[in-house]
Amino acid sequence: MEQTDVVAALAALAQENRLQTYRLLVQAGPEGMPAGQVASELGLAPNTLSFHFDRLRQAGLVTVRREGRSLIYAAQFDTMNALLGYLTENCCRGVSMSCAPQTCAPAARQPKTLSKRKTETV
Amino acid sequence: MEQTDVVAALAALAQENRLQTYRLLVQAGPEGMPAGQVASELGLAPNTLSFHFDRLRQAGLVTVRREGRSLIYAAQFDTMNALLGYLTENCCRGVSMSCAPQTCAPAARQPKTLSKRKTETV
DNA sequence: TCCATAGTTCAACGAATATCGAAATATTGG
DNA sequence: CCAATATTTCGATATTCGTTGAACTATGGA
Repeated sequence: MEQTDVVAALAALAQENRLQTYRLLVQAGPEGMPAGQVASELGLAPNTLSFHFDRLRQAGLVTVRREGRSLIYAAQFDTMNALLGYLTENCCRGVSMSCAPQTCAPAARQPKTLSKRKTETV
Repeated sequence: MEQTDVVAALAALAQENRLQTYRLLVQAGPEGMPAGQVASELGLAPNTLSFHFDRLRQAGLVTVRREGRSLIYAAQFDTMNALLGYLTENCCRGVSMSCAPQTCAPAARQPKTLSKRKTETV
């Protein structure tokens, strides 16, 4: 994942309504859910939501498909995976600190005697 | 981690210069590095960088301490951990899909015969 | 004390955001 | 074809953002 795409994805999620929207779509699963339902569940004006959907879509975080009159939006899990991958990679991997499953341990080494923390967890 | 804080952290990272800054600090480790060094490595004007540091600090992603004339900025790993935790939680946990270490599997089920997913993994 | 170094604060400005109301578009049912 | 539904597109607007230049503050050395 390019840094540009990472920034785009982060920006897309860095807004309350969009984060909630995305969260809702994640809960809805790969099936997704119609825009109107998202709008009513979050109490957003349809055009406002449309604006946010666009941002999420341009960031590759969601997809759309039409189903009758409704447009069904669904979370694109791959993108979130890639984003998490980038973040954890830059947080731990390739650096002098280990990284638990998704914990990304800081390897907080005090200057004192603690040389054996759970550094070995990985 | 509150949703507000998550949004703040995401917004803080959703900018090229800040993401690079943070990345640099992560590489520098808990020791951190002086503002000036970050500025010269990224080719940013000192006041511009100061602005970005503020954002990162307000989001709890970095800390500062003075050392002589220099202000040493360091990544606050806990916050990134919390952020990753929130994202993975909302991406996988509590939802009908399992989550590999930090992979956050989409549980990509084709519309065909799969009625028994790994839904029980959680 | 005076100066250089290291960063911050301030004011300004163009660009991007988020939201709103109104109008336009696509789809289905009668 | 017409009306209703579902959503998008189009201005307009107030707000926030990122950058810049200039001035200010703090620390250490001569």
